[in-house]
Amino acid sequence: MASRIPDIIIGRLPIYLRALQHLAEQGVQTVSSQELGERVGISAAQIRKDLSQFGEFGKQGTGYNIPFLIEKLRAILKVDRIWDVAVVGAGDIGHALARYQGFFKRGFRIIMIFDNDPAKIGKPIGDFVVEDVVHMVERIRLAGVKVAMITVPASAAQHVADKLVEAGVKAILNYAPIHLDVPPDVKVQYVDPATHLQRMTYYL
Amino acid sequence: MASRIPDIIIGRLPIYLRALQHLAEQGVQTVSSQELGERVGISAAQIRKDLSQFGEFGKQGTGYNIPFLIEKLRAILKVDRIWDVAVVGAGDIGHALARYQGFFKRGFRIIMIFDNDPAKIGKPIGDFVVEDVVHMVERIRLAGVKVAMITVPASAAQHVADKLVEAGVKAILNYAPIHLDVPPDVKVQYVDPATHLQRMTYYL
DNA sequence: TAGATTGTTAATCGATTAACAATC
DNA sequence: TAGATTGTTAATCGATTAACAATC
Repeated sequence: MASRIPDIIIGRLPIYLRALQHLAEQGVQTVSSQELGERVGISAAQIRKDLSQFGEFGKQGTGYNIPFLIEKLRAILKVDRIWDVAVVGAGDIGHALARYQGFFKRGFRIIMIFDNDPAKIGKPIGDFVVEDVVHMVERIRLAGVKVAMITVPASAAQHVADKLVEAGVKAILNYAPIHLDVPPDVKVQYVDPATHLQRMTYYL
Repeated sequence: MASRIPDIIIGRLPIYLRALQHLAEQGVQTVSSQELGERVGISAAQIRKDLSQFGEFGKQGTGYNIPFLIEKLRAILKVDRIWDVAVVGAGDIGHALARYQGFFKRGFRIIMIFDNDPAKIGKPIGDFVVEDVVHMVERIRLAGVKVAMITVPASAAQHVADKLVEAGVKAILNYAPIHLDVPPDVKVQYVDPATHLQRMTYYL
């Protein structure tokens, strides 16, 4: 069964999960692959194939029980727990992330935010106080934080990534517009609005 | 040649472009597919294959002339011009986007920002004043804006998207954690930090 | 010329879709 | 039982890689 799951399938699971949680909040109990597919823009066959990699979660004739499938997907994605997250960079984006209320129910909790600007260090953002980045490696390692977000300028991002790796971080959400070079056991996801926009202008 | 280019190739071009512009800023004149590949985490063969869809941009023995390739990619992606962009939602993320200085050199310029909150309407953000969303469709249509970013809560995002489509927008960068249903000629890109993070926790 | 690197072909690999027996 | 929908197989489709002749 779950021998070696392609990354492209893993990438779709959070999308299914998000749609399922949305349905659950509306009190819907059951969904077919057809209905779910229409809601996320993915074919019903693909959804069934993806889910079948991990078990038999549906029932012929009725579809998928939503609370049950949510539970399964949360376990598969390891978000049936809360991950502590560190934010590096207390600019506008770091600010927005630190104040965002939507993480907790999706499995994450920001617990620290760092910057190197003396004008920002010590200032409150959301429920935190901005900490000096010189203490970052020590703080992250001691707290056992495995997940971090980089919101520093591109020129500093690789250096920050190196420090995060040194501190034991294994998953990085990178908002700096630059590719990060990290060891193979460290995952990186990229968010860059200009890159996303440029992907669409081709079709205009 | 450029008959029907797969979307997955179009998606890599902005990554190449970003790395090339970075190299150009450092004064580098030439790059091989090998070197570029190492910088973006993509195989050299793939880069050559991707670029060859659009023309012969390289030179055997030396590689690619960076300014020349930048020019070509900007033309292909249609970012050899400046696209006006509308932001809908003047919360933390809309705020961060409106103040971000990095768009212009990548082909974009935010020119308006909307909200429905009377407490926000009329207030300045960056170089703009927040406008009432009731004037959005008219303003966007008159200005001929084709590109927009949605930073409203999930509950309002589909309604906003419908209005943007009505106003003639063809490319939407959606920060709301929900799938948008739009006509086939409208492109959507999704940015949702929790979804991106959940894509990585599987491997932890 | 010798060395390097492209553009492209063919082979491989992987992902998606269609279809349907199984079964709720 | 009749209708609906899953899980899975086989077929199709598409993307990536390896390799090398062409050529700067």
